[in-house]
Amino acid sequence: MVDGTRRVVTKELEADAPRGRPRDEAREQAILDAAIALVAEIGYDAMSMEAVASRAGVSKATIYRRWNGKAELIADAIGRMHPQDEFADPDDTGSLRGDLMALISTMFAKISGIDGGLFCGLAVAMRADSDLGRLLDEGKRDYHERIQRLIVSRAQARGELPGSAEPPQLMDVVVGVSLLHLMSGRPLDSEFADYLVDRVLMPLLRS
Amino acid sequence: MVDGTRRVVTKELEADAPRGRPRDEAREQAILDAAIALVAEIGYDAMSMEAVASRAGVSKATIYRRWNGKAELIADAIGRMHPQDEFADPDDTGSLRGDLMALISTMFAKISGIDGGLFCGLAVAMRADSDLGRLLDEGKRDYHERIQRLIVSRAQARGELPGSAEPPQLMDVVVGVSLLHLMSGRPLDSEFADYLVDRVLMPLLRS
Amino acid sequence: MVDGTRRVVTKELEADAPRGRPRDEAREQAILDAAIALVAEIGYDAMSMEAVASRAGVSKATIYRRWNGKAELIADAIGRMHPQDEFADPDDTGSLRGDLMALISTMFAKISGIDGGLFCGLAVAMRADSDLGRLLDEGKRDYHERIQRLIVSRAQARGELPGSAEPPQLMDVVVGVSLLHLMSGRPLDSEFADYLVDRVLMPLLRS
Amino acid sequence: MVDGTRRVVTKELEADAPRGRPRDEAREQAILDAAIALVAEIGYDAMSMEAVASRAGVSKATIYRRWNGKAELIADAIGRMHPQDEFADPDDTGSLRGDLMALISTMFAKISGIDGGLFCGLAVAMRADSDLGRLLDEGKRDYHERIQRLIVSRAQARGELPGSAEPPQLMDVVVGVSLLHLMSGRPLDSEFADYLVDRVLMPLLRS
DNA sequence: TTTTAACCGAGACGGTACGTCACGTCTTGTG
DNA sequence: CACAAGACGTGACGTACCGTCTCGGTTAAAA
Repeated sequence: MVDGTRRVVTKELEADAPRGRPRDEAREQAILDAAIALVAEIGYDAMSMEAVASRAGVSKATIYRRWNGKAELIADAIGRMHPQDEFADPDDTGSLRGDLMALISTMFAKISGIDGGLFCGLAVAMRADSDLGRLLDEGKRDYHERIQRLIVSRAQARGELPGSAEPPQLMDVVVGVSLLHLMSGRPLDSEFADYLVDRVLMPLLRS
Repeated sequence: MVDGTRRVVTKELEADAPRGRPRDEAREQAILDAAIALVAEIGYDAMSMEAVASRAGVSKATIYRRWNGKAELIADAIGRMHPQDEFADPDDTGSLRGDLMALISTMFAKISGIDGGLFCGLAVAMRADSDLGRLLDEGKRDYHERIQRLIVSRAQARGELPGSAEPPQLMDVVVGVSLLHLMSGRPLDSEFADYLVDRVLMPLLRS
Repeated sequence: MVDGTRRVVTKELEADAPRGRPRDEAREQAILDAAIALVAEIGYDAMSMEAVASRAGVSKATIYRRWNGKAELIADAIGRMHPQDEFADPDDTGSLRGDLMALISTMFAKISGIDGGLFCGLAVAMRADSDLGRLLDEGKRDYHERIQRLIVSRAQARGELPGSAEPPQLMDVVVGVSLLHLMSGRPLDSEFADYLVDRVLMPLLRS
Repeated sequence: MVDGTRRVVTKELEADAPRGRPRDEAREQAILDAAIALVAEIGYDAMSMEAVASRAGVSKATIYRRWNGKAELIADAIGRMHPQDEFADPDDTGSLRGDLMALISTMFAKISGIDGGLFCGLAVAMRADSDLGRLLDEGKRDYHERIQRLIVSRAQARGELPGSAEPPQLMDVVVGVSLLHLMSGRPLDSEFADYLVDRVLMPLLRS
């Protein structure tokens, strides 16, 4: 997904000599954009394929030529969705706690954006495309590990952590607990961020 | 939910003098059971109200007399779902690590049962009934805290933990990280259980 | 068809005890009327089921609950169509030729009404419902024979025909030749009526 | 149609200097053959242009370069359809009745071939191309008149008919009545042939 | 020989209608 | 009144075909 390899779900011919009129790649993106926008706005099952087609300025047939159905379209759309700034390295705030808080703020903003419909759409789409979860995961895993190493090594350089620190996957903990928090109807506010940093992340790093 | 208080979503008449034929409470449970079973089997949107009615041996009108729609029915059904043995206290295995592993095994079994359709149904139902998450949460929260205190005090009695230990909500961490793990398409196997206990829970407790 | 026996194509349950909400017969007739009108106006394949539903003030599902598709609906609609005055006996004009001309005028008016779309729809519908032709035929056959006997006996009473006259099915000849005439793009005018009476019908009666 | 004049419906450029690659006439015939075959097999509206293209080994564009649409293609195809032996003179069987029976047998074979789909296609095509009926007619009319004159003169030479016989268009009667017979779901069998000859044609000739 | 313009196969495209299905409501008859 | 059965309006589904278009490639006459 991150590299050039296309998603599996997309119907592809992969003919050696591409005959006939080629598909318009711009339309593909327009459809994906429209799908993401609609799911985020009104939710997965309130979103109709006609609405996607209409917003993308495309005919329904053009959608079904590329994807086999609603769930598959959403699966692909979410799978290919990547805020462009996601993979940037975070700034050095000068302290471990500051770095962690900055990281969590970014994460909260992103998860909050995936509120409601989109998360629900993701859950449904996962049923139809069991590879989705894996693909979603693979794209982020490398980035998450890099961020974690960066923050840890900065803290070690500052003397805040011992050189032997070997913490678990912190990002998994952050995202998992935050998701659960959200599902319980509680807000991703600064109080929760403090709790996460001081009672979970710091102890794990210092263990 | 646990005690006699009915869910809010359920249409209630609460007439002073209940005239006419009274509602058959047995049918109510049959509908809820059928709904849970179907969502678990084929997923939220593949489940039709007709199918629920048919499996419950009930007419559609009888369902709509009690709930306002599909999402609300599922929300209520999931909300009322409680494996009978859930609130039992875990046995003392003789060591902190053993207690944690036993706890996680139980949790994994439960989460694995909520695979696919049911989890997806839950996500969708949450959209329609924002109280669902809170209700789901409240029921478990007390139990989770009691379990955690029990395990910690046993460990303190054994001398495995200092008396001052004041860990965060461990169960939230376990459930959250496990859910994320599952969504990434990875299995809840013993390797993951070891990772969770040795790299996350133990460090948090010992911090 | 003429008596109470219903058409075969209509989906029927014929349950002993009709349970559930009964079908609204008024809707059935409204659908048939709308279908006939639309086929006559714009032709068989320009007619859409949505248009029929809309004009009949009915939903598409209500149509498909009764008929299996477009062709079957049209087949049934045409099969049940019967101008109420069709089976009236013609007046006595005082001469055989006058009677024949009057008969042919009536016939021409009817066939002209079945112009274009309706005839075309009939042809298509016949493919889907091979009983249609037979049903259409049976309803008219008795009437046609009665008319013919009436006109012949009047002529015999006047002395215009010998008592031994035993002509073939004149109406079949009239309708068949007229249809062909119409298909060749020629009009059903008085010249053609004269030709039919003087060169075909009278010779056949006098033979 | 019979002579070299092309059908009107065919798109023609008639450019002064036809530059570029000329059209492949063989493809034209392949398309017409495929169209006729498909209409006869599965009927007008079950026949798709894609199927015609596929069977003719031709692309859709090649069809639309020559005709403006489905109805026009069918109109042209039927208009150009001419069993090669059609315009041959029938053999002398030695008697008027024998000649008529032979003629009717030939006609029945031809009409039976036009069963179902083709007739239905013809009806639909006529709607789109009102000239079709006229063209179909003109081609046959001369031949029909020649046949009739031939059979009558043979009978007169044999003394079976008086020299003054001046019958109406017998072929119209035969075709019209047979078509109606067919539409009523009755077979074109020998019994019907006898009826036609003895009760309709012979009386008309002898009148 | 090169240019040029039309033909050709393939198939993407916007549209429109198809026939199906489920939702949630309403209307019967029965208990 | 509750209840079973099932008709009903609504609206989305996914499919199929129409007639148009845009590619790359071909073919024969014109230059």
